[in-house]
Amino acid sequence: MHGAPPLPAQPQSCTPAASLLTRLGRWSVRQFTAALKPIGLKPRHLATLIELRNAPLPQQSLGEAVDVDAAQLVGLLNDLESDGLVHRRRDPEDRRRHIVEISDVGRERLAEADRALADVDARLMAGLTPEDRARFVTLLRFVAEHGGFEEECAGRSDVSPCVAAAEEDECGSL
Amino acid sequence: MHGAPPLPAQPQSCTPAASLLTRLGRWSVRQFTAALKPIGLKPRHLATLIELRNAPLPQQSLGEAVDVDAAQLVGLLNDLESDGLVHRRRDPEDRRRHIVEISDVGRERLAEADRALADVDARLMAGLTPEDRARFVTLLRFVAEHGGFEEECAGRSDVSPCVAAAEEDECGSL
DNA sequence: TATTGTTATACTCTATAACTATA
DNA sequence: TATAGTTATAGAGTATAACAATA
Repeated sequence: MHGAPPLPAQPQSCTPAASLLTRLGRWSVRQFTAALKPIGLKPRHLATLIELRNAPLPQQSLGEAVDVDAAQLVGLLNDLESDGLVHRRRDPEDRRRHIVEISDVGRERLAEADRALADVDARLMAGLTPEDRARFVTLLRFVAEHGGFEEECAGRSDVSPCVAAAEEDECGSL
Repeated sequence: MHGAPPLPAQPQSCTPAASLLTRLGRWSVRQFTAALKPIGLKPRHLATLIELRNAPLPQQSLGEAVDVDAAQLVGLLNDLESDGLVHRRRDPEDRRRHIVEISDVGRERLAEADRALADVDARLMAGLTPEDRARFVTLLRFVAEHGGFEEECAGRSDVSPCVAAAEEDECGSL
C-alpha cells in the first residue's frame, strides 16, 4: 500500500455510490419490467399507482412524487385511465387542476404487483442477512428522501439514520 | 395503528429496495450526465473507461463488466477511440477478438471525471454520517456483486457483509 | 401574466436480429 | 458449426417547447 506506484496515486474512481446506483437501478428496471409484464404494468405506471395509494393528487404533485415531468405523466395517466386503474376529475376549487384518484381495480392491480415485486426484492438482496437487508432499505429510503436535490438540500440539517441494528420498523405506514 | 382498517391490511408496497433503486438510479444518471458534460463524457463511456483502468479486456468481457450488450458497446468504443481515450487491437491468439486498452489520455480524462463524480456522491449522501456512508457503499457494492442475476445466484452461498461499523477499507484496490 | 395540463417533436437509450470474419 | 465483433433497425424512455384553458 506504500510502494511508490508509477501512476499518480491511482485516484478515486472506487465505484462510488452514485455509480453503483446507476448500475443497480438499470438492473432493477429490467427486473421490474419483466416481472410486471404478466400483469400489464410498466415500472412507471406502477410507481404512479403507488403514489396514489394513500390519497388522490393533482397531476403536478403526482409528477413530483413519481419523479416524471408533467408531459410524460400525461401519457402514463392515459394508459392507466384507459385500463380503469385511475380516474381524473377536475378540481372544483381550481378548474385548471386534474385530481387523480386510484380506483378499486387499481388497488387490486397494485396488490398483484406487490407480490411480483417482492420476488424481485428477494433476488436483489438474496445474499444479505435480514439485518443487512433492513439496513440497506433504511439507507436507501433515507438517501431517496434527503439526498442531493440541489436547493432542497441547502438549508437542510436532517440527521443520518445511523443504522445501528436497523430496527424492525420496516413497513411502518409507507 | 390497530383500529380495524377498511382495506385488506394495506399490503406491502412499502417502497422496497428495487423500487428505490430504480428511482435513485435515474437520479444518479441525470446527475452524472450533467456533471460529465463539461469534460465530454457520458455515464456509459465513463463506466467503460473505469473497467479498463486495471487491465485491457476483450470486448466481450468488457461488455459484461459494464453491463451493456456487445452491440451498444461498439458505439461506445467508437466514441472513445475517436477521442483517443482507448485503443482497439486484435488479439494475436484469436484474431476474432479485439483487445481494448485505455490510453494515457484516457487515464487523464478518468481523473477529471473522478473529481466531478466525487461531487455528485457528496450531494447524494449529504445527509449521512461518515459511518452510514461507508455502510451504504459497502452494501451497494455487495448487492451489485452478488445480487440477483438468476442462475448465477442459484448455487451461491456468499456471506452477507453484516456491516457492523463499516471498516475503513473503502477504496481498497478497486 | 402565470399556472395546469396537453400535444408535438426530437433525442437518447435499449433490445433484437442479421451480417462478417475468424475459429 | 460456433464465436467475436459489427451493422441496422425498431422500440421505449426522456427532455423540450409550444399550445389551450383557467386563474
